Amino acid sequence: MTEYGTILVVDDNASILTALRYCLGEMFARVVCLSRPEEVLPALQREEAELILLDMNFSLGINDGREGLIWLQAIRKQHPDVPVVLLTAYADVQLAVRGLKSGASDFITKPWDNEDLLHKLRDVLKAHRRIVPLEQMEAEHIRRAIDQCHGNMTEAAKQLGVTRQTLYNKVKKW
Amino acid sequence: MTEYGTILVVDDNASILTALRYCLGEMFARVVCLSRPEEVLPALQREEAELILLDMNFSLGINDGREGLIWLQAIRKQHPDVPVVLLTAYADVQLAVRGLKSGASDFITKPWDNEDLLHKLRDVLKAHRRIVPLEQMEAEHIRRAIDQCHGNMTEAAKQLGVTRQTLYNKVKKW
DNA sequence: TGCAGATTGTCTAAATTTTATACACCTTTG
DNA sequence: CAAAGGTGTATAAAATTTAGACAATCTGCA
Repeated sequence: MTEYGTILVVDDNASILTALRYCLGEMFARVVCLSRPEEVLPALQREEAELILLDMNFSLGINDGREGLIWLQAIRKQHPDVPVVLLTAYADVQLAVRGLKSGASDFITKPWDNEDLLHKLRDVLKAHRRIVPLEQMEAEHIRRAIDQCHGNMTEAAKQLGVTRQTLYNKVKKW
Repeated sequence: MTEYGTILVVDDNASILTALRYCLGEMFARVVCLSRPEEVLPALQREEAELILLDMNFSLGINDGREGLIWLQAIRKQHPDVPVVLLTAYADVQLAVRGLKSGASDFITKPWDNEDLLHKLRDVLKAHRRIVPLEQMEAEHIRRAIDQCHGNMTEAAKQLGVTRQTLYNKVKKW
């Protein structure tokens, strides 16, 4: 049943951590629960976490989620390769938009549905796991660049930092 | 004052189109207003749009935004390089999350504040305009891959579709 | 503990790609 | 119209990638 390794769960409410530990245990071999967000970065030093589930409000009386955003950014700066899923009770559209634009992989509201939560985490991990071959990544990037230069190859090559000739070479391949 | 070229605005409410045309005129040389989403794809054939501002509800009585998501996906499939900003009165967190995960560049709620709207559109265009040099893009991708393979170079090379030697070469450069 | 299999660094030589530079020919655009 | 800029193509030299190989670790597991 445990398809994945370690997940880091951060929430200041002990009952919620208990509930999540129970639910996530189905999917992850190891569920590391933290009640204080300051512990996340140290924990990431020790643990090979595959995913972080992060609550957004920690200071009592402040529910605007700003704290969660700050921690999210700190985590992503140090560990851009670990997907972070946000989880919050005081959700609003603004916050969700800012969370996702700051690099969260999903945004889930409390109360959550266990099945739904697991399903979404699976989606995140699936999307995150795939490594795109270098050549494909390159091709997509080049297409975008040429498109953005409205087909001007000379300009696109300059922006991409390669010779025009090289750009022709690469484009000719497909 | 007009810093940008053409914006495509899609909303079935004529008064809203008028208001947006007035506001966006400051920033765009050309504001193309469409009242029916079916017109978007044809319009993109003729126009060199830099940005699309898309309402999410068109069928009277249906306000769940699903229609907007479908049009968003259709647009992004045909024109992955034109940023789309969603604009809706019936916003909820779920919808915002789905919109952004489907590739929207931002998600704005009605009623909007003109200054704020222009500011957000500027941000989107700024972020979207920059073409990352091929080498930098490659380096970031390779870092991610190696990280995701937990430092196993042999595996990372295989996933990336290059020789292990090549991977060593590229990594040595930085 | 010890071994089989996987991984790492490093090396060759051949094949391929990139670069700088150049040239004639089109398109814009003032 | 003329200048400026873009295209398509070419050459030779420089750099990179590839396949293949090797001994030296490292790792999982019986």
